[in-house]
Amino acid sequence: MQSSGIVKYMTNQHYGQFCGLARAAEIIGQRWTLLILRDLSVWPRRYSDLTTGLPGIPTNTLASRLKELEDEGLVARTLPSGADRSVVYALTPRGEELGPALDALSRWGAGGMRMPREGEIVTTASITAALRVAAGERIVPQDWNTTYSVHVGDVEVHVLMRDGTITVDPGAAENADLIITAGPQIRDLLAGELDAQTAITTGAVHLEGDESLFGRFADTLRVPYSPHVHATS
Amino acid sequence: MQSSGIVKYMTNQHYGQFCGLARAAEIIGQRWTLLILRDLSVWPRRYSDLTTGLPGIPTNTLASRLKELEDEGLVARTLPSGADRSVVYALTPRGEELGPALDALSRWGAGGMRMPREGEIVTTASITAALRVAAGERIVPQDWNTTYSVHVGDVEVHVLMRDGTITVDPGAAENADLIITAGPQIRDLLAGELDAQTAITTGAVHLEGDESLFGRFADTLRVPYSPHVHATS
DNA sequence: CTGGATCCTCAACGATACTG
DNA sequence: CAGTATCGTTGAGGATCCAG
Repeated sequence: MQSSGIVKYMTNQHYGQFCGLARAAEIIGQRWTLLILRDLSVWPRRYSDLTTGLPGIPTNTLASRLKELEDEGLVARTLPSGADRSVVYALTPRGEELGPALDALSRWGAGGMRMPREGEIVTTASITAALRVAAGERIVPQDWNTTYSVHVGDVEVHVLMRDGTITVDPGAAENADLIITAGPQIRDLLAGELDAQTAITTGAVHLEGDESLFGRFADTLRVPYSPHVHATS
Repeated sequence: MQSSGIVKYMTNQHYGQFCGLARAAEIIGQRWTLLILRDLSVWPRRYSDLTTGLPGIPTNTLASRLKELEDEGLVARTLPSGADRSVVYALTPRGEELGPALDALSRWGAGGMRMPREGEIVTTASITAALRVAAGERIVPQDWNTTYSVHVGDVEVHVLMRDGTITVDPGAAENADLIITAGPQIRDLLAGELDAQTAITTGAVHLEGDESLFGRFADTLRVPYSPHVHATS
């Protein structure tokens, strides 16, 4: 069958199976692709934002991946327009549809993750994505009107509870009701392996502001980690 | 080897981020790993089963992946025992927990898949996995007691509706009520883009047995493909 | 400064042969 | 059957360079 070069595919490798998972693997199995998609899922980014948000990615690899993702229809390139002439990359609807799969992978990966390995860092996109997964589609009481500022390392994101919904976005909050400063142990809190009281008393988190608001933060932002075992018999 | 000696890399490459998705990507981003896990999720397999079920995989790659997956705790190796001295690989509970993520990726990949590319084949594991995803956790009426035999190419799987649940397994069925023979268009049927009547009249499927049972097959085995668009504003 | 392209090196992957 | 061994190929990593 490999009679040398009838079809020479450009960069992607194929598995030769007519299978949804195989097709997905051909795209997201490329090195760095999942993390690029995660960064773009948080908010649209420029090329240089991606290089700084993905420390260690070679510039040629990033360029290749963006081109491939554009060809696959997952990412759209917004050409320079008007005053700001920066190229902006954003997910297309087809790219957004990967959301549930990325969330499921995040949950699974977080389930096997306790302490950071040496040299591992937290990025704005990673903590934003993690908190969004933890918030899920959860509904909260309508009268909760709270702004949290969350600091992990030198990264800052904010969590808003408004009109019954939760939103998580990168960057500083205006007039936070409670500032939460934590280290990697925030993962244990989200995983439900560390309760709010213990987190405070052990110093895993440091609070500044209305500390009574921490309980609902810890109770609401939870990774819904359900083992989901296939019944085989 | 690495005389620079800052960090030791065994085989896996790391992204250097304390992030669930990054951890997941380090494992399932390896070439062939997702398909190996899919095959094992269908049922435990021997080494040679995997080589035949994954046409094109280099034997050394398969050996490496199995070793890595064993080290990561996703796959367990059952050593030769008693009469049958074959090594059997199976998913561990931790490996099974990847199920929802694999399903989500399958759905997404299937959503962008219409016709097979040249040379793409259907394997027993791929069609079994696809039908299981299509069945989901769906409940059917208790009084449905039906056995389907599904043929796609030279692959045969069977679908049982019993006691309100649906099970899909590889291989031949005993006393099938309906034998369904189809080509790749079965994907359109599962995706809901081809209704039962049209599938029959256009010859996309060929039925043998109680044809009245085909309607419930087409209605029940559906890929629950929900776009799930993130509200960004 | 942004947004890449180019060049080189080496580890990972792929194909085939071979072995306990 | 269940893998190693060997060797060629390819893609990723890293540094630098270049055009707008």
